[in-house]
Amino acid sequence: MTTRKRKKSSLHQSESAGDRADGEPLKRLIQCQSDTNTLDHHHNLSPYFSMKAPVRLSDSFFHQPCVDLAKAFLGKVLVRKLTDGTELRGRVVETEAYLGGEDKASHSAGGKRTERNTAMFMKPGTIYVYPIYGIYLCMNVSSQGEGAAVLLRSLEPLSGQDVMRGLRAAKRKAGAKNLKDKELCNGPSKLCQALDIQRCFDRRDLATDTEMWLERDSEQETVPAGEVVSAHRIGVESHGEWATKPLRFYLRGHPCVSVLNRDAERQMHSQSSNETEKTVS
DNA sequence: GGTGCGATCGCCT
DNA sequence: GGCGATCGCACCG
Repeated sequence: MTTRKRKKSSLHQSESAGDRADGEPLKRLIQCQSDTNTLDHHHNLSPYFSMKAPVRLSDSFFHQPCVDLAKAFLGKVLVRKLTDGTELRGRVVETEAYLGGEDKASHSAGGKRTERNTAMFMKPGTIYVYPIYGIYLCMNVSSQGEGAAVLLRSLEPLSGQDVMRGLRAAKRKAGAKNLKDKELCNGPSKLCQALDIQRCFDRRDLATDTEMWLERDSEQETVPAGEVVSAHRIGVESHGEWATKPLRFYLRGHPCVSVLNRDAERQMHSQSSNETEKTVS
């Protein structure tokens, strides 16, 4: 047996062993089957109401043009509530905008609507989860604009790191014991693994879902524009001019960003110093 | 630390 | 039948 084949079979074994051990997949299946109606009218009334205004972001937040929404996501907190009640939290530190029809790197390029990308055409705030490279998932959220969506690329883990580590460990040959916190969610498929975001989330509404939602960070209301780096997107090299457009956004200097772009950071720095000079003179 | 390579399969042409 | 909005790992310096 080759190394590759060994790798493949051990992955399958560990998954099926997990299935038998804790029964989670069965629960997931039940959850997925019943999630077509996930609106919980009482949810927004729960715990936050007593102390201060609700921090969960509602429908109106998602009604923004794609680039605006991609930037607005930065600093917000994605919350994933597992079936056992555990809440996993991560601050969004990196996103990409996929603009829809005109954007050749988008799944919805040319206005092409298929079974897979239907969520991109649904109302702003709709979750789009798709499989990539046969073995990974990516999560997007639709925005204003026909077929436009924001890809969530990286999170800073805030709570539930041990659970995240366990979820990531299941997919790795060497387990995840050596993973530092900053390595748990520093990539679009890594965050899906760490937060147990499955395909059944596709087409669900981030504004009303009971198992996943977005919150304002009470400690960090808004991210200053000067802290946001705009750079070209990752993994879209084959799409000509669209590969070079600055549609990826990340928090400058944040250790959880998946891929740094030093050129973009330098440019931003020189621009801001020029502006300072102008202001001074 | 950086780089290069191969896995793996659903989706689309 | 070809490709991909990625990742982990081996290898190198």
